[in-house]
Amino acid sequence: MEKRAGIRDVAKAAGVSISTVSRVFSRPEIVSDSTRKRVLEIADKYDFKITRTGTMLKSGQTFRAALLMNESITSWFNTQVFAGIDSILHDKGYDISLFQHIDSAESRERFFTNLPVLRNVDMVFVASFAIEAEEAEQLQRTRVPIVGINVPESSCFDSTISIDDEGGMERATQHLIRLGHRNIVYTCSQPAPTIDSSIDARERGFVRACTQAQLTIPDLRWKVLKVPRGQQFADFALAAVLAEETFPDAICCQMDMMALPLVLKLQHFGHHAPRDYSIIGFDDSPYADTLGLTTMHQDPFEMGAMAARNALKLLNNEPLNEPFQLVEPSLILRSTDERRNVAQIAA
Amino acid sequence: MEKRAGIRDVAKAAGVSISTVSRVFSRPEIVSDSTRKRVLEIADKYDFKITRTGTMLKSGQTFRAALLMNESITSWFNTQVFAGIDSILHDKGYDISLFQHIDSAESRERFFTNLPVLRNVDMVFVASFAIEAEEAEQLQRTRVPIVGINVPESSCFDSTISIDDEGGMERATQHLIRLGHRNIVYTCSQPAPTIDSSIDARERGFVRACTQAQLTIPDLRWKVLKVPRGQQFADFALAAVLAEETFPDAICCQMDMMALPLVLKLQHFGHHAPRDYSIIGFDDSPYADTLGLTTMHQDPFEMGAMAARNALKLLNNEPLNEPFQLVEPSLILRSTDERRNVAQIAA
DNA sequence: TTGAAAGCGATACCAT
DNA sequence: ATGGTATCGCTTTCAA
Repeated sequence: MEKRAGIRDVAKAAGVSISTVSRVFSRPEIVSDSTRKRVLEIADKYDFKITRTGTMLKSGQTFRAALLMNESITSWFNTQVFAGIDSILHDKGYDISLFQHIDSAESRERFFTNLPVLRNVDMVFVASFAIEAEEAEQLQRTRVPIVGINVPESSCFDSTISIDDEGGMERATQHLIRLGHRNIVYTCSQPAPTIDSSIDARERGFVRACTQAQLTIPDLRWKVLKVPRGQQFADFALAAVLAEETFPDAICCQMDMMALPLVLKLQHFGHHAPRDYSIIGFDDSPYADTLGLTTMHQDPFEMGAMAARNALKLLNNEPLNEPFQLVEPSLILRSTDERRNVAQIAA
Repeated sequence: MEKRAGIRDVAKAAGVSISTVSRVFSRPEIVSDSTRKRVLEIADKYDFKITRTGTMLKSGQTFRAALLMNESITSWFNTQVFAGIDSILHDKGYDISLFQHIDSAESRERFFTNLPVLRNVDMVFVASFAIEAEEAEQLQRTRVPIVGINVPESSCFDSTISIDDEGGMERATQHLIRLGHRNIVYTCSQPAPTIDSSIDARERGFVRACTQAQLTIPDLRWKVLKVPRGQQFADFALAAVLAEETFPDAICCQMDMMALPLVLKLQHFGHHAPRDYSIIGFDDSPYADTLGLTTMHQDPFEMGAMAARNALKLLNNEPLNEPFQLVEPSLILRSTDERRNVAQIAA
């Protein structure tokens, strides 16, 4: 009773060959009812189940998928992406091999030179960070499908699912302008050493909307407030906004996690949204709803699921309808934005 | 160039045996410098790396850990536990095989009868849900270390790391009572079909503190408000609180995710904390800090890490200092609680 | 319907 | 220091 029973122990006990035991589990329909029943009984008695290891070996597949991410899985976006991928892959027998914090120069270097995923995974997902040409080349040496989620264009992906960060933030900004705001501030954190593509794209969207609008609205004032990354980025943003000579009549936020603390903390300084200013976020992350934050909605869970479905198709050499997809975030109007009347604008 | 190079291709190309190639990767120090260098060069040229599959087969280990959880990984607690376990196991070469939503009767049944983890993982983690005797027995058939995180006592675990939910909530409640509150309401959601041990334990803690205090404070009034589970449990709690004949002077919350929306939404109904009532949460989850919520702090990331360290030791047959650990949550005083003066209490 | 045997990738023992 | 070989658990032809 010491050692766990193996396939041959079961075969012997059931008086059949290991081939038959194998078949009982992999293709039960081609085994006679009586044999199958007997084998299953014995197997159960011995706590025997087919191991995936043998199958992996034989098939050459690992039933593992690598997920590379900037920062930690604990962020809202990353968790959702993970859960979305898992929602598709789990039932197909795949595990997700997680590689977090591919963000510092060292961790990147280490990852891409060691390339621990080489010959160890069946597919690679890259979430939310840009990849450099040389790294892309390294990654392609894995010779498995590589699917990007919220990544900038790059030749190394077989498929990408991205939201239109730039267009989305442009529309968010246009919304504020259309509401009559004329002194808009964009708060964002500095990008990570490894370029987080979303951060840059969103800023570009804001700038584009503003420069464009300025052609017809000359008195439009706008400004980008960039604060250091890290735990306290929201507090830094708060300080930066309060330090402005005239308090803005609208704040456009890189993400909800910045917008939500801002809304709450600005109250303590007498600035109430939407009474005193409008504010819009990006993501529609937890509590945005509770707080009534107007924001651009995106669904990273679904994006992860889409990525996984594409990877699976690529694995089977099936054609992809749309290998490179750009998803549009949608404006969710809630209660932190309000139209300015002419008097206020003039004031 | 079609097929990927295997270990024997590399061996042949380098003019050595496969044993040598294997040694170059597993114990490079016992291979001569010149051979090692040559093999590595060839390996790199062929994009060859040692596969974990072969190693698994040989060693009998799977380098996979199962993580069973109630509900979804996207909840704060579950994500933190996952990240904590991964922080220890990742570098040791383990992947986490996630089994979410072991909560409905059917999904439980399916999981425990199929027992997909049998012979497929090296260790099992159970996060935050109670297990029945029969299920425990099933689980033990895996014959691998089973470590529980926030689980009620049960014979089936080789180790458990739990927070003292009951004691923690008792102290939270005592805090409110000591502050002078005399009309306390406890808001919580109904437990899942699969018993979420924390929910029950916390309620017990509240009830115990109240019944105990009532011995010396006869005019203490308290009540448990139980609302349906699901997405809108916070809204249900809000409605339940507002439906009380006299608005409570203190609210004790099962978790921050209930307390935070409550604090925010009660404002719209003219009830401000701590001016009109005190409120205390449990967890110290995201935004508790931002909102200044007084709460009981726990650290599920660290608990996951502890669980993983214990599992690793068990795997190596090392003794555990403290196999069954009870962690105390700590009271974090912020700004949603306030002492009532005698006048107020009398009113 | 079932069995025998080869082979997948890596390791470790035993030789050399 | 290196090579040959058995072995791990399973799948899959090919035969019976």
